[in-house]
Amino acid sequence: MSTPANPRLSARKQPRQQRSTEAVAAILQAAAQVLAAEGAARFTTARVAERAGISIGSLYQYFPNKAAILFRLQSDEWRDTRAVLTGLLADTTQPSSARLRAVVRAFVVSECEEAAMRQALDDAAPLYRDAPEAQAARAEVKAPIMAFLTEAAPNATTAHLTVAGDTMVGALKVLGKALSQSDQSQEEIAARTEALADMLCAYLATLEPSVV
Amino acid sequence: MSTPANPRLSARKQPRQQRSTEAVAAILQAAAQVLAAEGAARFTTARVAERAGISIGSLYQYFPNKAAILFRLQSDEWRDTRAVLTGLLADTTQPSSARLRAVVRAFVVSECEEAAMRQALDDAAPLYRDAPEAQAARAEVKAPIMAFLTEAAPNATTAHLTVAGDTMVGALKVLGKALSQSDQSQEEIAARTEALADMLCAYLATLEPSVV
DNA sequence: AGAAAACGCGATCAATTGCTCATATTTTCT
DNA sequence: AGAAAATATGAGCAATTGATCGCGTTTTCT
Repeated sequence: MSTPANPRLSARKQPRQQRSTEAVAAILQAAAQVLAAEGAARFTTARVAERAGISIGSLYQYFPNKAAILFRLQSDEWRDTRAVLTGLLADTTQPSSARLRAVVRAFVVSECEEAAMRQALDDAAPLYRDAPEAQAARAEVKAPIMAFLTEAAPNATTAHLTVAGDTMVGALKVLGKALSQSDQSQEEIAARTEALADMLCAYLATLEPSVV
Repeated sequence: MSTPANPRLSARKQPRQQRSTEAVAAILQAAAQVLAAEGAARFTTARVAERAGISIGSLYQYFPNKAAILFRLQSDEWRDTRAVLTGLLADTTQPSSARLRAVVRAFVVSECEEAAMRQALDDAAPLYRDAPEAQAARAEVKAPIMAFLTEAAPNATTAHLTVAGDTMVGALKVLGKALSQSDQSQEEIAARTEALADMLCAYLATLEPSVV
């Protein structure tokens, strides 16, 4: 309801030969570069194709439209994020507060690199946000977080757990954005990162006093 | 750096007669309606002018460009938000936790009404986000929050205070977005609102144990 | 080798959009 | 009333962009 009725985002044709596989890879790499260098507003299929060194026609053979390229980029990011989250949060040899700290640190680090590209990707979100694929992908990222919270605070209400999950995600996003703005020193970044970790740990403790 | 080099956002000409004052008001009202009904991507000056019942030429006599209309809309929102925040947070007859709860409730309520328009306004943010006026306006909204935190937790480090402010804003935004998505019952909204209030209060307590 | 499938190309179209400018109308001021 | 300032109008321009389609080339398969 916020933008053009969701276009299809699934691939138009599967690459079967080596050159086309390379073409798809080149398109994605070029897309990330264009996004980082020019911003979401100047992200055009023509520019992507040019930077990838292929023709526009070829681009449209593997992506049905512009939104599909952006979604693919975001999708890959989410896949990586999910992998990291799962790895850190499911390590039951560590107490939950330590796992939480590790997640905050990892998230801030990854958010600070390629900050321009991530910002542009967020700016372009309206183009694919409402598609069912995107909603499913978001749910998949949240899954390990909710699993962690449920395990760490089995007695909390679902409302508290849901809000805790949303808040964690929101707080991490906000902190990431704030810190990736150029004028922050390394010390400042580190201090704020630990501060957020402190906060989320404290919050976790209130959810389940016995598992601090 | 994320979009077109910041265009000027200040008014092109000040309305001096009554009809032009009315025209500006009509433009702003129409802009809000177009934004809510069509989304950021279909927000065009032509559509705004048509809905306002004036010509495009007249529109451009009072707004230098499209971004200026959007910024004005956002600016007015921020002004209201700031007023509400200041009113609730500065009421020192209440304990800080109660003030915080009141803010969370008020914010969720206001975020739920006109949710579509607010979402679209966020989507359009890249158009004006980098302008100095916008940065100044954002700082003004944060000011009462920081003042409150500083008063409520005078011994906390600045890193903690800054993060707390950012997190409060981020968490409220995220919760607002999550709750304004249609499929939430009144009970669910209320439960989550209180859950976020619980969380922020708990966090505040950790910032300054003595002032719980 | 020869056919069929896969792939590559880029000129080109249709649509949209932000915004200007010459001109006409209304209000204000003297 | 009459001049000057303010305001209103909308046709139209310049630029951009997403996407297509017919045709040429390369790879794969038999």
